[in-house]
Amino acid sequence: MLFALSSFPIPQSPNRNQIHNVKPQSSETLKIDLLRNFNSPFELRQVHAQIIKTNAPLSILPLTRVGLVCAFTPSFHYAQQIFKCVEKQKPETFVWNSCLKALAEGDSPIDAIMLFYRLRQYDVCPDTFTCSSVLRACLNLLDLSNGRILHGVVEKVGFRSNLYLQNMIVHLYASCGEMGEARLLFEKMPQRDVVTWNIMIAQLIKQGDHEGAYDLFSRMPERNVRSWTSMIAGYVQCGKAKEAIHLFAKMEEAGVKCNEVTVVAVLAACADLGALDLGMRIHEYSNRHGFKRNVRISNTLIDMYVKCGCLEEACKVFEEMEERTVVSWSAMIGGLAMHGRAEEALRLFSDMSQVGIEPNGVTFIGLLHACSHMGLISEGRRFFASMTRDYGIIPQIEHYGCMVDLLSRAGLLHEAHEFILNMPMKPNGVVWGALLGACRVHKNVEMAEEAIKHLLELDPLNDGYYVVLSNIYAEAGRWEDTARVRKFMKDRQVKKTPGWSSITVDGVVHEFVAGEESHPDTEQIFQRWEELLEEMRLKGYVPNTSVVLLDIEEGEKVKFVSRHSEKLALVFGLMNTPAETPIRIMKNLRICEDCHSAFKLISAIVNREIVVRDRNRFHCFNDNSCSCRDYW
DNA sequence: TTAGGGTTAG
Repeated sequence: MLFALSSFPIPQSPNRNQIHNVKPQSSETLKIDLLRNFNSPFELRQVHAQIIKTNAPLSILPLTRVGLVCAFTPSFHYAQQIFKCVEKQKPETFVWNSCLKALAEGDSPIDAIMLFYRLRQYDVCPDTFTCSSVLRACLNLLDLSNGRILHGVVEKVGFRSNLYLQNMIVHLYASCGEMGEARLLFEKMPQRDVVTWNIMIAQLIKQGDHEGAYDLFSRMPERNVRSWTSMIAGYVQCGKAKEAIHLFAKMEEAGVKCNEVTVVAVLAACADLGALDLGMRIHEYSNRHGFKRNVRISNTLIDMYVKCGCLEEACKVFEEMEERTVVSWSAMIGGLAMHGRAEEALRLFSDMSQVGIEPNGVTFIGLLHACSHMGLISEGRRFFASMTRDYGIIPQIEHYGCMVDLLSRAGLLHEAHEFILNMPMKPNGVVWGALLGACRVHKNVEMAEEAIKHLLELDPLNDGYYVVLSNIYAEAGRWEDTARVRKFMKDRQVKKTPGWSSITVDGVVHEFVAGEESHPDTEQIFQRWEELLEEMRLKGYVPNTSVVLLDIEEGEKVKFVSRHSEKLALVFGLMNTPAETPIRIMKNLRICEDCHSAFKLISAIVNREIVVRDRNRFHCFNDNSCSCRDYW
């Protein structure tokens, strides 16, 4: 370490007294501390002087700090000289690599790229680790132009056979959207490992090519837990929860143990499908394998229980968590909102604020949903104003959608319309759709026509809008207009999505489609329905046929509503599950008014809790009332 | 000191 300190450019500090403040050190630990705590090349000079005095070798960690502080200053060369004196093998590259890694994985990946060019300028020889860190920086920045240069360096320096680097390069091209080039490299690779395949699978999924991903998945020579998890998570992300669960079953068959990430992915699939049985099994597995403290798992568990209609279980998971993030709070607030428990959602928000967790945009979506589902207009307005004023969160289109829903559902259709016209962004189908839906509840044909005018431009093939409009006309007795809508749909080949409901009995999912008689137990279901109907009539039930949008005879309409999918699922559930257990039904569309009033009565007649998850929210029927308090 | 998969809104 004997070289002249003064021979390298060191910026001069005005405060020379600082030198005297550095006390002589004797131990290695103290030296490391000295290097860790300096903040400028000038202080480095003082510290370095102390180190020379104590004359012992330095370790890498504090030297990284030297590199980071000097990297972009005239002291670069000075730092180089220090590095050359400390390790036996390739000392300099080693320390710079450590700096590159810190920069690439930290907040300033661009500095890693800059430093790389500086190193080239000063003739520092790159090794595989250098390339790896700079590629990581390019990947984090999705910077393909520098990535291509790095790719060239890797080829030129002769690291072509390095599988790690090749994998990163494939990853980089794929992440930057150059799937063709990634594919070409993948095909030409002299050797591939499980990571190579996993990268390709994950990237194909991200680009939406699930078939391509599955093709590779089925062709890969060996699969590990990450391969399975990538594929399962990929299916979940693109809304193919059934395929995800199916693959998970195959994974179990193959004897591959799941890890925390798999658990999250499978739980998310259960949440989507409302698959409570499997969700509970995974929950037990997770606890058995010591994953209980994993916050992401707990967050997904909350969401799973919420979406499977088990709000109490969700609360339990939430309460047992040792550490909660904004996601945990938001999931719970959103869950309470979905179940119509607005007061509790709002109370939870105040608890959250008290423990010092800052809300985010999603938290406010939950809060606005809570207000909207329960008609808390002034609270909703307050939250909307507060999100920007108190938390600096700019409302997104989803928040505007919630506000339109809140106002229009409460009957303030004109205010909602004004609100839409004054939005700072172009309203989307969700926003106009919320207004349209409320027009049906409040029987406002003119406003519905205004909404549909915009919806036809935005999303002309969405059958749901036409169905609502047609219903609005039907309820107003405007059958000619109803017929016109139906013809319009026919001409454009838009078909109404059939309503279906599902119920799980003994682990088997039974699906019922409105009006269909495909289930083997159809006969018995109809028979049991007739018996129930007798009891319901005694309690004042009259079928509400206004929900039938066809211009047919009353008797036919009654038959129509009695064949709604949720009714078939409910009767099947009553026939095949033990008394007093809750019945959980899922529906792809919104529950209709007739089923809603029927279910309230049935819950009292059979003395059972009936939980229905529809497209929008949960309805929990108990003793002739619903958790939505008929506001939906 | 280097590579791949994860949570809340819909």
